[in-house]
Amino acid sequence: MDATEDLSKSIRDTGRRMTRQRRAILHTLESVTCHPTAAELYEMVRREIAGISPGTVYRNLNVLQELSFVREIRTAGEPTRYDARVQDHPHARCSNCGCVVDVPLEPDVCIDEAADELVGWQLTGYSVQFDGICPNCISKSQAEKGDSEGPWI
Amino acid sequence: MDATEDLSKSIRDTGRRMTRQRRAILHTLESVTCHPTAAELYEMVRREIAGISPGTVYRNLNVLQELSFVREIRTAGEPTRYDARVQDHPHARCSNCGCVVDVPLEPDVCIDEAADELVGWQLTGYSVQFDGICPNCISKSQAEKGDSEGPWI
DNA sequence: CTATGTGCAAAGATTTTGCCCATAT
DNA sequence: ATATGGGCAAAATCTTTGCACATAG
Repeated sequence: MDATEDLSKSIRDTGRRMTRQRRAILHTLESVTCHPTAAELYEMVRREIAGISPGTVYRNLNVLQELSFVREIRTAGEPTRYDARVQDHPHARCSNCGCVVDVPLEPDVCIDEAADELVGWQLTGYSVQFDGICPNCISKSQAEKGDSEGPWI
Repeated sequence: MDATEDLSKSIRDTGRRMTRQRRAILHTLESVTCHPTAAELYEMVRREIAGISPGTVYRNLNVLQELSFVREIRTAGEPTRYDARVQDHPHARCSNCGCVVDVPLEPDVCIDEAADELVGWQLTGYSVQFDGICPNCISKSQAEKGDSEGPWI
């Protein structure tokens, strides 16, 4: 109850209100390690608040992003994904199944170097994304080898 | 004419054909340092081929991306942008005007470190994006200070 | 000649928004 | 009490796709 109270207060401090919907969206996003899309998050939250509408999820994700309670992850050819870990950290995305995982690494070195190159800019953050095939898809593709199926090109 | 011939051959080697539209799209993208959206690219190419359709631009960008002739840049809250420089390199994006510029830096150091963390993955590339305010927008906002206008929050 | 590509327009997918009612503060 | 937020549905935005015709190889 303490963490919940703290969160409500943080939200209230920004001049916004902590509603049941907003809390559920935030809690749900914080409770998963995958990085769901708005539609996926809507499906999850719907199990808690049956009547919630997709518009509310989208609206809240945008608000929560502006307030830096969540962060967007944009990947090629897929809807935006969301992350409740707002600190800059790299992601790895599987180009086969589209899953996104956190990479436990702070690439400070190159960031500092880049900052030197970007003279005149006021840098606020960065995002690093690795592309590749996840272990799961690698083993699947080995099991299926010979099959003419799947989005392999 | 040589470069054009080489390009056509590269395309033909992949089993696709080099059409007037495809060439114009590729040339246009290669000739600009900004990173246009599909819609912006459509407007540019339209000055050369009046009757080209947006669908053709989208279709070609997808094909050219699969063939690794172009690369996507996905940024929060904006349509996908395209880059004819396919080699991995960082971008910086202005969160005020949305412009995207190249950063002349190869962050190899942190990439190697990250590869060690991603055991079991088959990494194919990475993308690094810095977020901030570009010099242009900084000077504009200083000139306008006091005005209650613009997307500043 | 024929597989690939184009134009067009319709459809799809994702996200935003206006309106009116509900509710947190 | 009242400003902020939610539900709903329409709309806006971005992108893909089916079809008939055109064209590169």
